[in-house]
Amino acid sequence: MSIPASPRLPDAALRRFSLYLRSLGERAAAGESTVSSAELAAAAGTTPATLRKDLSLLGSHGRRGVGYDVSTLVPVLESALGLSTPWRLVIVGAGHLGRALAGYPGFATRGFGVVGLVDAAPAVVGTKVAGLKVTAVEGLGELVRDKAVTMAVLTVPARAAQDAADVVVAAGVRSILSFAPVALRVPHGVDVRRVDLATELQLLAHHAAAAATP
Amino acid sequence: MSIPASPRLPDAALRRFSLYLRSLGERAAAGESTVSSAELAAAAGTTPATLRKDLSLLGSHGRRGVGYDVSTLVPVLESALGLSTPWRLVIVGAGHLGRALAGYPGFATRGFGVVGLVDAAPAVVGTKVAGLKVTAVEGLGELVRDKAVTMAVLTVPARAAQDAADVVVAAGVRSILSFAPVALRVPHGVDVRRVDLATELQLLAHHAAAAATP
DNA sequence: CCGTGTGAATAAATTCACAGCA
DNA sequence: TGCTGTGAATTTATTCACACGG
Repeated sequence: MSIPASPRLPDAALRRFSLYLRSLGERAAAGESTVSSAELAAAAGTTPATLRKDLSLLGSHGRRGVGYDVSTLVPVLESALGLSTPWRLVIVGAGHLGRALAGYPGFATRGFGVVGLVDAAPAVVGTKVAGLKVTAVEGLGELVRDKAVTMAVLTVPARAAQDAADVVVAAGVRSILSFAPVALRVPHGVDVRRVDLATELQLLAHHAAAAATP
Repeated sequence: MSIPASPRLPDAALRRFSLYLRSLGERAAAGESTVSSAELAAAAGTTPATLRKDLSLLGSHGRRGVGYDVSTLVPVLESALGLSTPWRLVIVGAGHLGRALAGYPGFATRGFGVVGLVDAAPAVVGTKVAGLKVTAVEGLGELVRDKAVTMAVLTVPARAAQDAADVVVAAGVRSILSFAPVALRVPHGVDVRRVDLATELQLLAHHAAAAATP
């Protein structure tokens, strides 16, 4: 089998796919042609059983007694992660974080091109960051249309996040990655993913505190 | 009951605690004294049932027929998140992302103070970023000791992440937040949390692609 | 034989429904 | 009467163990 149909892939598995894919890229560059579940699992910090279960969600792509073929597996994972087509994203909020992400190599090397940087502050509009001219919020709709933007990254303060979300949704964007520590209200069909850096630190703090008082 | 003992709190619940806490802060500032599970759940983008289940993990802190007392709940959540004591963190990697995080207000306002910024490149060492002088990697151990560093944030390239982790672990840090898209090998007792920005985009890509082909 | 593929078992998280207290 | 607290049920994810094919 090799038709993925449209099964529900668990988010946890998709997260691991991303790591598998990265490790496979390194192996391909090193000239390795096959890899076993134990090797790939070790590279991804998982168990062989979990890895095999993950990959079996996409069909049978390994060879028993041998392992997985690197060049076969890569496109399967890319397809599962929706990377068959390139994605163009706009960053809303040209503060420190927004500027850093505009030049973040990890985006471009994985198929996500930053094609626009938007900010509300007149003082920032027009300046150049990472080769991109900062656009005013008013020009967002035009930008989305002209550059065929498919994703938005919100790096605005919490109080401005809902407004920013409303604007990008109105412009036709249906996938949003938000760094604001608030829940966003969006219409059905719009996918919001939240990354809260302070929350991650708080999780570490909790674990550290729990470990200290057993 | 109000003794949290040391129950295993699910990570998913802890993530929501962070949002509850933020919303409670706004309500406290607005002078509200009580809040119902429905109100707080709406602000956090979850359901009342989930919220009540979450809070019940910490004991019974609400009043039936009334709701939760804002000023009572805040310290309970802070304690659960390990925020009773301040945390001092060092950022390893003074690239764009590291510099952005050094000045990120979301850290300081939630009790995480950045006390050091470290980089391996001699050209960067000694320069000032967000009021902090960049330290050489060799000075990390001293920095951790002098400033009582309790957490490290890794914003180095993937190929340098394992080395960076080894260095901070050797310096005595036991909580690490890594932005590198690789699994880190650390000794038992060290807690690593990984935030992979490209992975989050890939999850969005997957959902968008899956929604397009039903 | 070796290593994958997968059903079954286990564990975990979410949701439900209603008892119980102010 | 209103809203919390929580056991039970459901759904979801992980782990195990072993059959199966190259």
